[in-house]
Amino acid sequence: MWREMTTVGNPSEKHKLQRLSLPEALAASLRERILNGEFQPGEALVQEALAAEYECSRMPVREAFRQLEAEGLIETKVHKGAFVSSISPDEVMELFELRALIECDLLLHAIPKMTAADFIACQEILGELERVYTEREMARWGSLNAAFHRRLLSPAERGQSILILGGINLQVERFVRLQLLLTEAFETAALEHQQLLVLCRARDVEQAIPYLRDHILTAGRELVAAMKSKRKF
Amino acid sequence: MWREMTTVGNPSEKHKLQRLSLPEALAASLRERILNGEFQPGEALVQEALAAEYECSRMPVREAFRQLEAEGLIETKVHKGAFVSSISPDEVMELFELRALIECDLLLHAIPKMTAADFIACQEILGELERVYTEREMARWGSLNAAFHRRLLSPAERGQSILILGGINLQVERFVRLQLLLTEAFETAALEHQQLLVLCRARDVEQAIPYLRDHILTAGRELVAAMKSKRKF
DNA sequence: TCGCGCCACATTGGATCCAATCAACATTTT
DNA sequence: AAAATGTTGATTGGATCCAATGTGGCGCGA
Repeated sequence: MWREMTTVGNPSEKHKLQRLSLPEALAASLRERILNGEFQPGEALVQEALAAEYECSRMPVREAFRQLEAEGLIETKVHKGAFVSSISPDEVMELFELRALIECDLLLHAIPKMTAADFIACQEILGELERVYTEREMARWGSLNAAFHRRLLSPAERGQSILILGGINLQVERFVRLQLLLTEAFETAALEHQQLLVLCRARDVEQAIPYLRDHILTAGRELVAAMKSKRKF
Repeated sequence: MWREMTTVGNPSEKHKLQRLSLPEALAASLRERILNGEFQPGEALVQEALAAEYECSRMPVREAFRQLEAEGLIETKVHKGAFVSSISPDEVMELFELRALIECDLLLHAIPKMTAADFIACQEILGELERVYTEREMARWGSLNAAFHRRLLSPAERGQSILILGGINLQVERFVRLQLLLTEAFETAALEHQQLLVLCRARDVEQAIPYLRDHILTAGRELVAAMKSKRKF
C-alpha cells in the first residue's frame, strides 16, 4: 500500500525521474501520517514498531527520522527516541506572516512574467481544488492549495524562495488540515483564489499584492483562532 | 580534535545542555569542513573513507549524510553516493534578497523592543568581530557576523523567522568565506554595522530599515560579482 | 580499429547483532 | 511509611555482515 510511492513519477517534471531510497520513501510516508494527524504532537515514534509495520529493519527508520528531524517535523532526544514536534499558535501565526512576506515578494516578481499558459495551469488547479472540496478530501486539498500558490508564483523563477516556502508550508500543513475539518474556510479560499487570479491577469500589482497578503494573513488568523479555541494543541 | 564539540556548551544558554549523538557530531564536523571549502562543490563524499577518518563505522556517517542533505549542503543519489551540492551565483543573489526581505521585517519588529542590554550585547559582538578581523580568521568572522545579525534581531522574538534565516545563511556561508579571502569587504561591513546600531539606538526605523536592506544587498552584489569573475564555482 | 557486451570490483543499501543508556519497579534503609 | 538505591527490562545507538547496484575494464566481434 505505501509501496506505491517508492518512485515518485511527477509527469510535469521533464523526464527527471527520481528514485527514492527506502529511508526516503519511509520519510515520505511518515511525513504524510504526521500531517494527517495520525501521529499527534508529542507522541513518541518507536523505531521497532515502525520497522515491524513497514516490514524492514530499524536502520531505514532511523535514517528517515534524521530527515524528518531536519525538516522540523519530529525532535529526537539521544537514547530517548523521536517525538512529533509541537508548535504554538503564536509560532503558526509567525509562519503565516513569513509566508505572506515571501509570497508577496514572489508575486511581485511573477506578475510581469506570467503567460497565458500560466493562467490556464492555475485555473486548472483551481478546478481540481473545487472538485476535491466537494468530496471533502482535505489531505489532497492541502497539497493542491500549496500547488496553486506554487504554480501562481513559479513565473518568478525563484527556486530558492519556493524551496523555503515549501518548508514553511510543511510546518503549518497539519494544522491547516485540522482546521479544514472544523471550519468552512474552503469556500472563502476558493473565491479569493479566483479573484486573485483575475487581478493577476489584469497585471494589477497594486491590488494583487495586498490581496494576496490579506488572503494569507486572514487564513492564518482564522486558523490560529481555531487552534486557541479548541485547546487541542 | 573534532571530538571537542561532542557536547556544545553554549554558556549564554540557561543550563540547557544538549548532548549530541555521534551522527550529529559528525554532521557538525562535516558541515564545518564543507563551509570552509575543504570539500569543494561537486566533490564526492565516500562513506568508508570518512568512517575510517573519524574512526567509526559507516552507519553514523550515513545518518550524518541524511542530515546534511536535508540542510541542503549535500545531495545524495541512490547507490551512487553523496556529493557536495553546488549553487549558482544567481541563486546566491536570490538568497541574499530573501535575507534582506526577512531581516528587514524582523528589524521592524525588533527596534521598538530593543533595550539597553541589547545594544550592549551587539556592541560587544562588534568588538569581537573587529578583533577577529585583524587576525584574519574568517571562519570565525562568518559565524560572528551571523551572530551580530541574530542578536540585533532577537528582540523581535520571532524564533521561526530566525530559524529560516539560519538555513539561508548556511547556504551562502561558504561563498561568503571565500569572498572574504579575496576582498576587503570586512572594513565596509564593520562601518555599516556600527552605523546600523546607531540608527537602531535612535529608533530611527525610517532610516534603519533601508540601511539594513542596502547593507545586505550590496554585500550580496559584491559577493556575486566576485563569484562570477573568479569562475571557480 | 572501433563498438558492444560481459564480468569483476568497488561502493552503497539493508539486516542482524551487540553494547550503552534510560525508566520503572522492587528492595532496603532510615 | 517515605525516600533513596539497586536491579531488570525495554529501547536506542553503533558495529559488523551480507546483498544489491553501479562502474570500469577486458575481450570478443564486426
